[in-house]
Amino acid sequence: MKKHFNFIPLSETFYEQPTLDLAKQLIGQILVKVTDEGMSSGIIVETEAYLGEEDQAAHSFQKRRTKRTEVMYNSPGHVYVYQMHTHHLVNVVSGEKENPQAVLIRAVEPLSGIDLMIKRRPVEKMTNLTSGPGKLTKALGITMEDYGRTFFKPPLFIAKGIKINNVLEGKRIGIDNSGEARHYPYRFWINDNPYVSR
DNA sequence: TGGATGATGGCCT
DNA sequence: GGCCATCATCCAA
Repeated sequence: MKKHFNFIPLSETFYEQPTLDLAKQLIGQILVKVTDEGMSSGIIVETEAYLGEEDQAAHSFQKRRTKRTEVMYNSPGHVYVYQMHTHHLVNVVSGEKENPQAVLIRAVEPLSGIDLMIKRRPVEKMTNLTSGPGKLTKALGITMEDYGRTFFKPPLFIAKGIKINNVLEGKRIGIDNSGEARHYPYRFWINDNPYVSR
């Protein structure tokens, strides 16, 4: 008997908070994707905040408003997906309209639809299934099709999860060419969770 | 129009 | 630790 989950999407107002707070509050919530193949989901265990025009590591640094970053200028709760090398990465748009901030979802812990996730991304070890920003999008089936949507309802949404107390913070990963910004403590993760990317 | 550039991941030594 | 696949995007010219 499969465990049944009744996911309740977080409301629009949840996203109306400062980006660093949002990045922290997203830890423990549930990322859900529905496709023709079925539903799959995971608990968010690692995020990173990107603070827009003032943050050299952000794609929207210094009003870099382009086709790719356009959705970052939209209201909070929109979906920002982009391709990195051979992978897709998913962000939650934050900051009020015209303030291009975002939270990158770096890792999730598989929760439901795990068979489907493994089918999309065959792995030997479970801990390798969704322990990275490019891994989780492939496992959950998140693609450029999701660009510009919102996280308020299916097919892609974030549902109310569990309260996490032991959230740690530290430097972001993979942004060594971003000057001083590479030292900012804008990364959040659950202490000792095996699905955190590193 | 073309060269440089990645918010990565997998494989190698 | 290092190498590189592979491609959308960006920007100089």
